[in-house]
Amino acid sequence: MDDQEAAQFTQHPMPFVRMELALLTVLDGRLQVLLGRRTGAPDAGRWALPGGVLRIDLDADLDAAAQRVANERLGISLPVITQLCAVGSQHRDPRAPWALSVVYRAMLAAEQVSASPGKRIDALRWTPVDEAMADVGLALDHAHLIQNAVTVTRQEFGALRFPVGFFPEQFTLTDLQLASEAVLGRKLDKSSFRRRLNDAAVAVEVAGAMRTGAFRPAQLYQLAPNKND
Amino acid sequence: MDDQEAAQFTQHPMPFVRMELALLTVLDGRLQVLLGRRTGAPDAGRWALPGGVLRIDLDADLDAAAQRVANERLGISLPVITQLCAVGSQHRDPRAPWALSVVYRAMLAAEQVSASPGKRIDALRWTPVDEAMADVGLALDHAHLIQNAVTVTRQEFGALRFPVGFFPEQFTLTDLQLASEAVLGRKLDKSSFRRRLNDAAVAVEVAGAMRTGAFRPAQLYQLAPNKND
DNA sequence: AGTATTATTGGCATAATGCAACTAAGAGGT
DNA sequence: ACCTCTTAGTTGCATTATGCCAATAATACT
Repeated sequence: MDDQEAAQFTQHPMPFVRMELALLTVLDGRLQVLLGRRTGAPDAGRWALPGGVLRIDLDADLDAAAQRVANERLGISLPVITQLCAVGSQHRDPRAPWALSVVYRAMLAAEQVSASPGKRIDALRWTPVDEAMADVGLALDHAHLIQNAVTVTRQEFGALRFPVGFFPEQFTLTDLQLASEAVLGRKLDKSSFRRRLNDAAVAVEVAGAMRTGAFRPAQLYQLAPNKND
Repeated sequence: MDDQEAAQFTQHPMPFVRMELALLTVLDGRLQVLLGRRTGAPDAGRWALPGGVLRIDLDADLDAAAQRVANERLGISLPVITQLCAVGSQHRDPRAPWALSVVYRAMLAAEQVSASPGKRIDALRWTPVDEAMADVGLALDHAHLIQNAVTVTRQEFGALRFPVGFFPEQFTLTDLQLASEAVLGRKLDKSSFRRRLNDAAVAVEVAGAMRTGAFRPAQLYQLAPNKND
């Protein structure tokens, strides 16, 4: 082993490493982000993305760390998580001289999050992303992180790459369109949207399964596998 | 301050944090990545992305850390760097039980890198990305990181978002097209390419400036500002 | 002047998309 | 039985973007 690098490792202090979660959903026809109110420092009492400390004794890798944090703080496990970015600097967090956060992003159905908050969070709420991004009261640089998460999510929906786990097992094409409109923040053309879905083969019919209601029944679909690569 | 969190910070060990650089260029009509041969552990003698340890006493933030590593290892400063991802897990690096790398990506002109390697690297070479991605001899998971960097770079060039600092101050539209073809790995249609450039207004004419040569002179352009947002 | 080569533009077929209307199918009222 | 309301799903057409191919323009060299 290289003595000089070995010395570097032992000599140089390492940053305080945390995981943050940008969890998005569609609620009331709008794209919303999950915020928790912090009970401890820093920024006690302020709203922030849920997060937790990286535990190298518990987490096999970064993905696992994000899952553990989701479990501990929110009591859920996320079907699909995507790493968004890492942010780190001096003075980022008063608990340490240098703090690094790895941010993960996921979409999920709003019902999956129970109202009961977990450790070190005394309240949870869904907040429309446009309000959250404009909120200067958010802890740290979380408004920027949300902005980033929203941009990526819009690109995904715009390219018809729908996150597994957000939609129920079976859904109608109108469901897909309404969710896309909520995420993108604008109306979409029905016929064009369906043509693109068809060309990209993102959804497959469930033969015979229909959603019935007050009016004409709608064909149910499920997401085609392996279309997100 | 929250006692429990304070305890967490002091009690729990933090990972070994490194910065890695995926530096890309176009050379011989191909997209190539800069690899250095390691002199120290781990994987001494193997080719890898240049990198270095995060120094919380020297680096104000992650971007600055990437710049410092570029300076120390390669003697260059990068006009534009983009964070690519973070990777981290147990057993990633034999020097520490848990290692985290934040990977940055930049494009630059091949000439900017001198042949003289810096600390802890005894050789530097540009390698075509397709060879690098297929090279099982690369250290750690660097082949995957290169794959990731190439994908993102292709998306950028495909969307006519050209990295500042890679092209010289003035260039011809043919330069742009040849570079794009090298990055994307396929031929582009001249007329269509120029129409798209024009519609997106990515380049502006330098009035009267022409590149002369053996044949018809070519109009020189420079990148329009603020088109990459 | 003629030739070779690259730069730049234009025409047209094809594909993708937006817009608007149309048909289809159920529930419920008369 | 028929009409109406509403949502589901399709079709036709204009507009736009793109790929393909060729025409024209400009220079150096013979």
